[in-house]
Amino acid sequence: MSGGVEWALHCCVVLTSVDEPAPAARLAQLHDVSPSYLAKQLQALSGAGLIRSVQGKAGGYILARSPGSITVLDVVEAVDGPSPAFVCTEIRQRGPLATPPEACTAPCAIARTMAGAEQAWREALRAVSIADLARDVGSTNPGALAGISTWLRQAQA
Amino acid sequence: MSGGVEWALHCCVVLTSVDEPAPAARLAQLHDVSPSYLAKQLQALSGAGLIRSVQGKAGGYILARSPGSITVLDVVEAVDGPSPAFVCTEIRQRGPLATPPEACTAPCAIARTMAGAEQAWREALRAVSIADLARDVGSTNPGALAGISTWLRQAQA
DNA sequence: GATTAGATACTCGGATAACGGCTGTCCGAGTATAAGGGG
DNA sequence: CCCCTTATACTCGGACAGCCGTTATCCGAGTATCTAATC
Repeated sequence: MSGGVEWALHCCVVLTSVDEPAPAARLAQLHDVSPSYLAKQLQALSGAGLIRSVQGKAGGYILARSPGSITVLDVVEAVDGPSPAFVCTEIRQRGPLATPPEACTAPCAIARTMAGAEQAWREALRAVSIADLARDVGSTNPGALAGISTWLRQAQA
Repeated sequence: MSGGVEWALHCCVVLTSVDEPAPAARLAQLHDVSPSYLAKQLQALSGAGLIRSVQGKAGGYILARSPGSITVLDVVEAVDGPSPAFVCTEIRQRGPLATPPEACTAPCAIARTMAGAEQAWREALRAVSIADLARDVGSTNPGALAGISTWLRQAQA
């Protein structure tokens, strides 16, 4: 899995508590990560329609939808790509004892098992929204999001 | 995910129906895949204790345990490695507004969500055994495993 | 015919290159802002 | 005092290298089998 997923999720949580656009460079120095690379992830999120980019001098990124309607799965798929990790090569149709194509209407047992597991993984990620994450952060570390919100609108040191 | 997982699973299903050791080269040409690379995957399975290697002229690989006691998760972890796909970098402890370490006793909400999803994925794979896969293949394509078994002990064309 | 020594051929095992994708970086296009001059 | 033009500085967006993991491959160590000679 791409490591940028973690950055993207944290940025989405931060964007939950700000109303003004937050620049990518500011988010980068907040998390102490590479600004250019974080920009790439934010571009992916913007392309997926999860966040909206505002250009100009006071521009930046804001959430495109309600935090409760953005799931963790949305972010993961936007950054890592929607294609599943396991892809069946249909090797049962290859080799000297290949099974005839007319007997391969349904996916094989291995492909079904893998697909089911990924489906369970996907459902678990779909069940959690960005709002849930923000609520949890606010409960374990009260005032953190508010402090970040005020820090974001301050001029850099 | 590593593509060799599919090969390893198919090989395990094939090994279910043979009592004599099956050489890696024979399994490779049965599935029409690279012999050398398949050997690597089988080595991983052997190192994990799932299959047992028999050396010598009539050597090869056989299942080390009962097919019902080998889960798909065992094979996936043996080939792909046991380390989870998502690793928390603890970026909440970095940057100008880093949360103090004494407040980071428990994993953050993001890490917990990801861990929960991977746990669900893992449980789904643990619920299916190699015996289940073989039974399914035998029902959808009767006689296939028996044919493979006889073909494996024949001399190569 | 049984036994034993040897040669053989086949097996796995680990060490070694080539490719693709993730990681990291850069500069150009575009725009809201701010300043400044004029009415 | 208000408005318009201009310059500015800041933003995103896509195009460009570097590194690590997966893919693919090879040859050497080791052993059960087969052969053949001997008793």
